[in-house]
Amino acid sequence: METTIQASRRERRIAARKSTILYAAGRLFAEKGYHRTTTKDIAEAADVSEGTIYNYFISKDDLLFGIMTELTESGKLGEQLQSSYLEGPREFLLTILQQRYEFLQKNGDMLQAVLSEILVNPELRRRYYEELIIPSQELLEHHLRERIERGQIRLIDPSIAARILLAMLSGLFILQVVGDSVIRSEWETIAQLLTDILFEGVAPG
Amino acid sequence: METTIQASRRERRIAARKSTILYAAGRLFAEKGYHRTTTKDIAEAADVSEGTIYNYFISKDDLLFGIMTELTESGKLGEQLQSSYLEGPREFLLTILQQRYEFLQKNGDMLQAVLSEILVNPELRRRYYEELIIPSQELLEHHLRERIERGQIRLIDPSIAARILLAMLSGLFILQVVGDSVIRSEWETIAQLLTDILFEGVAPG
Amino acid sequence: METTIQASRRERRIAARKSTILYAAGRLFAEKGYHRTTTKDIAEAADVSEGTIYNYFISKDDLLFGIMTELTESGKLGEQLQSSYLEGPREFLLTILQQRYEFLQKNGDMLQAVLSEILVNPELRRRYYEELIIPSQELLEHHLRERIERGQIRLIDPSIAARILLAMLSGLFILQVVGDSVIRSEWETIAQLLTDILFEGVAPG
Amino acid sequence: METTIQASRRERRIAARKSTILYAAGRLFAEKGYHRTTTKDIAEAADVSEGTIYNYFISKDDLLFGIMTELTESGKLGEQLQSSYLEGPREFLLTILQQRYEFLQKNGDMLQAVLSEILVNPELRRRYYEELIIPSQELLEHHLRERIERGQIRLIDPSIAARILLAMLSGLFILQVVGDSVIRSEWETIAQLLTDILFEGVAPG
DNA sequence: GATGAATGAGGGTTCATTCAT
DNA sequence: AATGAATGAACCCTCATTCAT
Repeated sequence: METTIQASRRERRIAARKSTILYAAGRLFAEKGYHRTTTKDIAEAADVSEGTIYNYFISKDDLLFGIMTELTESGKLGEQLQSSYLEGPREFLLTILQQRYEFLQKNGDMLQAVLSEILVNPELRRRYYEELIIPSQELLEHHLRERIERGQIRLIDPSIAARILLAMLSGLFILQVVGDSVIRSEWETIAQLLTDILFEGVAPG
Repeated sequence: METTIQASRRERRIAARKSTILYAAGRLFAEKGYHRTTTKDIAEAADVSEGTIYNYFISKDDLLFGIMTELTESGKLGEQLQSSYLEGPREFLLTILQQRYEFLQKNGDMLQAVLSEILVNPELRRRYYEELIIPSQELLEHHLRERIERGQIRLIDPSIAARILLAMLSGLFILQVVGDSVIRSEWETIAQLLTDILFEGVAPG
Repeated sequence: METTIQASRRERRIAARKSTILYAAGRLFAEKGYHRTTTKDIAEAADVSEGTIYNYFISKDDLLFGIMTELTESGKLGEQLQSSYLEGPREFLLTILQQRYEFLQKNGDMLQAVLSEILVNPELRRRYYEELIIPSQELLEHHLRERIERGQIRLIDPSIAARILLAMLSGLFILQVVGDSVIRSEWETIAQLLTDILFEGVAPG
Repeated sequence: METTIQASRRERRIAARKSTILYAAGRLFAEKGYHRTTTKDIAEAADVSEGTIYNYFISKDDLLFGIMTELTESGKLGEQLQSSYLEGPREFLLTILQQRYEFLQKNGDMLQAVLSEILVNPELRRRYYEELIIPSQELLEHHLRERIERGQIRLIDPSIAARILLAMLSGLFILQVVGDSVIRSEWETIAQLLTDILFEGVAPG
């Protein structure tokens, strides 16, 4: 029994270490970029030796992919959205916006780090697209279609509309990363106005 | 006079060479990213020696800033927008979307390369924000305010609305870069639907 | 008594494990060379942990010396040669050649691996020379002197002649290792011709 | 004209540098082996920076191949042997032995360095065999066949005999490298006795 | 101004060895 | 005695930058 507990303690320590390294890397990548972060930096930030990194990841690239995976898993548009047709469509949109906001609060750094490389690394980009964008796109599209059928929103192309929505969310993130401080501080207002515009339009009267 | 002509000829030759190098660098940065492009690569692509690059740019980073400047200059939302209040607001939005599309057609690769670094290089980011984002934001905001005053669109916060519009444009670019092929192929449809939604909303009936 | 038996059982187990590790190392060294073989490779091949290797050998180098010793012990020109003066000298030479051939069949790989390091590691070289070359040289020299005294071969310097013989044997090994396939396939013919030449010479008539 | 001279001076300096690096590497490889020699060592020995090595050789391995090539070029059994049928066969053998001796005096270190790796690096081994062993073997074989036809030596299989000769030469080298000091100091005596034995045999009377 | 050989700091990665369990 | 995670020095190699020509 003693042994079992010890073993599991060890196992837990090991699992934790992998995670520690990954988060240290993520933080640094976001801070100064993948290429300007050295394995030495990561080792120091994670408080392990450089060699240890390679007991958990096969290469520096592998860390990036690891971060990718982490994002993928926690970054999907919540499945709960699927069973939320009972909410009105406005509430639905506000919920999505809120979810995104919280996700970015938590994973913004990592997303920023990965996004930088995605723009420039085809393999990473492919994975990002297939594992994050496509599922999100499909989820939204499906949801919109349903809402349209139920007459909760008017007849528009759900595939295009889903893209517009996703672009909106991505764009707000980019703008914020690039330096716009209003987006974060006025998120509530933005979410309200955005919902308002999308549902009512800006046409006068 | 002879001297003057020679000098100006020389100046032109020098300017041309500088440009050649910058474009070669831009092409390569877009292709494989800033960090994966070596000065040797650039020298070969521009058909000069590595040393020569340093006669025109003080560092590799300086090339990036040079590209930034190039983008800044051609990337501003056209000044003609300022004097286009006569157009209806829908036409105005469609014009912007069209302009953006054309700009991205031409400079998308470079923007992609620079954006990757922007996400991760504070100094570059600051310049990008100040030289491109803020002016665009202000232009749009000003324009919206004017339209609102003229009663062409209903009363909304022009500062937030401008951000939403910019986010929209940025987001569509990102989505396309990341792999969505529909955005390019269906640009017309997207522009139409987007305009439609923004003006009329998606609320049924 | 119980204890004694256990101890000896234990000793045997320990000796066996030491041997397992040594052979695993030998096999790998022969396959890809000393420096390209990692302690991890050896541990896997011997089905022990890396740490365990260090319970039996003080360092990776020590494994090489261990293999050296193994070779030294099984590689000596058979002692039986010493009491074989009754055979004719031709038979004697053929016997030596046959012995060498068999030895190389069995230990060629290890010899190859060790030889590679011998050429380049002074300490190993010294041991090889003192433990293998000198004894062989002396054995042969002594044997030749005896034969000469008995009038079975003509009067030649036995020290030099022994060296020539040893060089011959070493050279055939090297040539074979380096890629000559004939040496192995035609060993019988070579042994015959070599004996023939050494005893009768190649002068015509 | 000035320019031409300068250019050629530079070219000469460059060619010399490549050679300097190669010889420094060769010396060190022979001294402590390929794997124990670092590129830093080589740089220091050649009095250049580490980076400079890579302006002339694509990798550390490439240095080894460069040494190989050097040996190949200077290591071939002299072509003059081909037109030396007028000499008696004994003189011919002595000439070969003398040539080998001189070659090893000059290139022994490099040969030793390369040989160590050859034993353990298949690609290097293949090249060594094809570029050095086979040509030597064929040259000797051809020569022996000619001598046999002219009745200068008796009827023996020239292919096998050539191998025996080559083994002899290789073996003497190995023995010397491994620590036998007599071979070098008594080379004359050895050459004489070897010739004597090969032509007259050791059979008594 | 143009060249490209030379530089050397610094990069990612490996691996023999140690030691807590 | 056995384990294997942790270590960190050392490795080979790259590349932005310099400078003599």
